[in-house]
Amino acid sequence: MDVSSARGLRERKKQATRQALSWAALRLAVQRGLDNVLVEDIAAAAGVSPRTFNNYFSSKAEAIAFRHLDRVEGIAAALREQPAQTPLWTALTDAALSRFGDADSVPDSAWMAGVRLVTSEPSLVAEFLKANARGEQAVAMAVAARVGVDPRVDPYPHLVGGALGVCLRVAMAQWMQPDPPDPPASLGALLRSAIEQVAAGLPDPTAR
Amino acid sequence: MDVSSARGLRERKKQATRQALSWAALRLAVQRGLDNVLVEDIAAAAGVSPRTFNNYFSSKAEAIAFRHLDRVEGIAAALREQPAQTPLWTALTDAALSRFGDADSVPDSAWMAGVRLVTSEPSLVAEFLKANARGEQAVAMAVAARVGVDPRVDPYPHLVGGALGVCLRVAMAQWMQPDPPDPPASLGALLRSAIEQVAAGLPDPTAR
DNA sequence: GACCAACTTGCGTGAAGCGCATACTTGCGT
DNA sequence: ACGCAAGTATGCGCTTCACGCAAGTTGGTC
Repeated sequence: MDVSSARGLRERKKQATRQALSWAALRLAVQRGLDNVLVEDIAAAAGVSPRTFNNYFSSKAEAIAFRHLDRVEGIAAALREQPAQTPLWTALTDAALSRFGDADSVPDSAWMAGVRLVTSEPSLVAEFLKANARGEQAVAMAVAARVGVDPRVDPYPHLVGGALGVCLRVAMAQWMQPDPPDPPASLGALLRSAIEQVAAGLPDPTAR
Repeated sequence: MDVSSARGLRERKKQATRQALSWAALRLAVQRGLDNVLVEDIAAAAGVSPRTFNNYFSSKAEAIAFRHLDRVEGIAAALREQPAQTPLWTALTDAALSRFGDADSVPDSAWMAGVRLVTSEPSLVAEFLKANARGEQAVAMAVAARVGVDPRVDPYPHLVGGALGVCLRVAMAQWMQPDPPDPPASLGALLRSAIEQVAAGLPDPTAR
């Protein structure tokens, strides 16, 4: 049997509902603006009762930010699948790009609209950062396993996870800056460059 | 006249109210637990009407997280006061330690109780991260000014600011981990060490 | 000292968040 | 196959929030 994601119908249904709710929340919020969307609407769009919404998420913002959480946790999963002999930072880069780099299933403009929404509404910003932090945590655990270090004792894995989270945030911010260069850079390229700089210790450009 | 913080009685009163509200929010939440504190209570403790509370903060969590924001923005201010010829990462370390390093005006145990509160309640975590991010932004601007780079074009300042934010978060987490070493490390030492590692590019310890 | 802008306050409203009790599904043992 | 126990979904009701609006009040300026 498959251990990966399906331990019974129960679990699968739960995941499906969770996904349906967060997708509905995101879609509606992008369409109408966050505070023209009621929890009631989201629940209706996902085919569950309003009360059930709160069994899954404790706020609209959390539901929307879950989309990001999902992606970002994918980085940690991808990292665990990297060959063990690959250098850490190469593995991290590949893992990150596998989830945030290449042309996605979601059309780029829709994805960007979502990111723009999340970075504009203050309550969404907070939840976005929380999701990002949880992703960093997941990456930290994967790093700890990979380099064989106890994350409760040695902060190294958390620093790496956090650093990656920063790269992601900065790359995304640059990606959708109001005044893009021509041609606009791809998120993947921005992300790769950010990781490279961090892995180089962010040397003062003045001192070069 | 003093340009620093006082541009008229009005402004000073506003700052005082803001501080009073956030301090009251923190104190009450630590004492009773977050959801045993009503906005009404906080407002009363600060001597303003409940309605006024929401003129300053849009939630209890934001009011509490403002304490952290205040400190973290101090780092950026401290950075701007560092001598120009100091190497960037030295200046950053000194600036950070000036606000988070040494024995504080606040007794350590109280400060730690506050941090513990903020990291335990989910809604506070989100607001804490938002505050931290705003601090990173402020640091980024200071870095941009220092190294003479346009932060809208070059992501370097944001990466540095973000990296510092990560150091802070990780150091704080380690500082109040449930299973502290004996003797417990000081926040300053943990922070310094984290910054050193990041400035060294977080090399894989396995490959050493 | 008089005017204007900024700030505070009270009131009212719509919605959120969640505890609790109840009905329904799913998984498992027999 | 059957039925029981655990896990979920739902409905209801209550408290608290967040904020728009329209006075009243205070600080700054000429």
